[in-house]
Amino acid sequence: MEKGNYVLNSVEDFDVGQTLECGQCFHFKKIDENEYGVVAFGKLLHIKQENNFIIFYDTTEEEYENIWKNYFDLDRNYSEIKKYLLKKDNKLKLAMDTMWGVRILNQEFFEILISFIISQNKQIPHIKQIVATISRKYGNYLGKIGEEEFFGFPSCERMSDISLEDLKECKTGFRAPYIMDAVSKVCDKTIDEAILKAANMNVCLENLQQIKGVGEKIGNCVMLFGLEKREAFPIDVWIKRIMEFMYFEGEVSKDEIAAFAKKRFGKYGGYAQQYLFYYGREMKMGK
DNA sequence: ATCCAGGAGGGCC
DNA sequence: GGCCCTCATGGA
Repeated sequence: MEKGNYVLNSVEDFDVGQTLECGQCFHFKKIDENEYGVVAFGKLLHIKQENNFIIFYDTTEEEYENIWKNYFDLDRNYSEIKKYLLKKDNKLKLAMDTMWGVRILNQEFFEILISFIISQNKQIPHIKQIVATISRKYGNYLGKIGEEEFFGFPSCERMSDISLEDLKECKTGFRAPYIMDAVSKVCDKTIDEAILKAANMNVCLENLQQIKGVGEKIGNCVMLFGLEKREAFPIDVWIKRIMEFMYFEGEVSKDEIAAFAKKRFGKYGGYAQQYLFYYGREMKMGK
């Protein structure tokens, strides 16, 4: 049965390529210019942007409404967010104007948790590769675009019977025991998505840090990308360099940067972080 | 080749 | 608390 395409036009503040390539997501494959295969919520999406048109291939309106609209955060008014941030800090203008089409995806908690545990001390292409390997070996086959096959990220239950050795074969290295710990704590509800979502930032971070391999940075990434806590401000090596370059003279501690960001960017820290991270990384700022 | 990557744990003081 | 070393793997 043919499903047909679902097409949006004139969505403001949204660029598919920027949104996927800005470093928040590791589970997609570029097909062509502004054309991607994206995996989330057990589905494969073939999406393409042409100027103002966004084409969701083989997608029903129902699937769009139930999954992709929220996944791409399309219900949110980004012009209001931008206005708020610019009022707080005009220094963000260049990064924001350049990376104008970034939206913060609402990704799945468990996949984000595991993906960012993997991310530690790794470069983005390699993180994507490991996520793809784990999905290919343990996730469900979802279909292909051209010759490229796509697989869903395995559930926590599925991952609970993967051995340490098998995880290491996915090139996770010293992170393998961390992943095992995360899987067991999510499976036995020591870590519970609903409770974390409802909790405030401090409690949430404290809970996440019970997991081995989750510290302040990864905890903040999980809160921002997987728990819809948009005030979270993850500080990695890039953001540290970028913030030092833009707002300080020379090196400062991460604690100092965190306090500064909280005061300066407030409830929308996560958006500011994402514009700065993507722009600064593209510009190789401070390197 | 040496250094570094969307860091964090552990030992030491 | 802070400082230093280590962890596995690949790319520059």
